[in-house]
Amino acid sequence: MVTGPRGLSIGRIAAAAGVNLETVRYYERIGLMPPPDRTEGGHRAYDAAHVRRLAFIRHARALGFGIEDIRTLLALAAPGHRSCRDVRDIASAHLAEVRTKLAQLARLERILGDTVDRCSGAATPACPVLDMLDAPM
Amino acid sequence: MVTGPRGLSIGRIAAAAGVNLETVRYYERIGLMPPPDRTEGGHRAYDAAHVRRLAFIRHARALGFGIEDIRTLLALAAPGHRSCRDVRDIASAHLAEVRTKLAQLARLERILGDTVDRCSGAATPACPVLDMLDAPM
DNA sequence: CATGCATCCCGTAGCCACTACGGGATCAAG
DNA sequence: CTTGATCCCGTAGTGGCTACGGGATGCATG
Repeated sequence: MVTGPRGLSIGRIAAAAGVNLETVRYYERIGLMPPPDRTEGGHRAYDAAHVRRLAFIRHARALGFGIEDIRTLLALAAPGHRSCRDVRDIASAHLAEVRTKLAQLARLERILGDTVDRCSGAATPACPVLDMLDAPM
Repeated sequence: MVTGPRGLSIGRIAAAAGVNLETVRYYERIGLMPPPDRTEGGHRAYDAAHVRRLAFIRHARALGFGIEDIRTLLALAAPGHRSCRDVRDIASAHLAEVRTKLAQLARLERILGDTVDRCSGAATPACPVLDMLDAPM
């Protein structure tokens, strides 16, 4: 099994995963990405496993999982440790948080939307938005 | 017009507005709250205007406005400068952001909810959540 | 008046997940 | 061999607070 070319640069895997180059370095610093090999000159040289791991992280972040959750998910995703039950526990806890935020944001949108609708847009002092901010809620 | 008692302590106005004491100090540090009078011993002594201003800020934060927006809103709420048009511009810009976040969060909830539903909860290696995180999205 | 305890003082550092900066080294193409 | 893109590293900044700690004050008792 030949490894092929010497490995991908940090810029390449960052672009491949759709994340910032500095984010990859950050993930390495916090131990989320394992340190890759280096070229003679000290540049990082990644392999396919790194690319997969970074994609996993990126997907999990896109779903709103926090770094610590992702750390756990990565451990649970390792061969031999896969347990759907544990994964589901993390995912449903996160889902519950998402639903809470969603409800809060929807409430906020409703109040804000209603108030802005009542705004005349005139250059007058009277303003429903300011009235609401002044009044107790 | 007598000012009455010497003024409220930071702890009292914080409790009155439902914010942390340290948050009030923070607002003063960043220039959102004006520095109040002090007692001989150096403790802050607030008046009714401070209380109203803090309540305004608290309401605006509850609606998700950022600090800089609130700074502007406070200026626009000052007597003589009240302009419903300017206020509405800020509020509707914020509303647009809220709606964007709401849509993103709703999408996230849908994907996450669907995937978790397909989870058996069994102690098996096969897991829809991990499958999704591994696969390109 | 003394005591004790709650409250407040201030500066600093930490939280999350990045992002930005800057001066120098390295890489790869021509 | 030159050039221009990329990468190196450490550090600091973002938003909006929150926490900490050691000392000073305020106020209500005894």
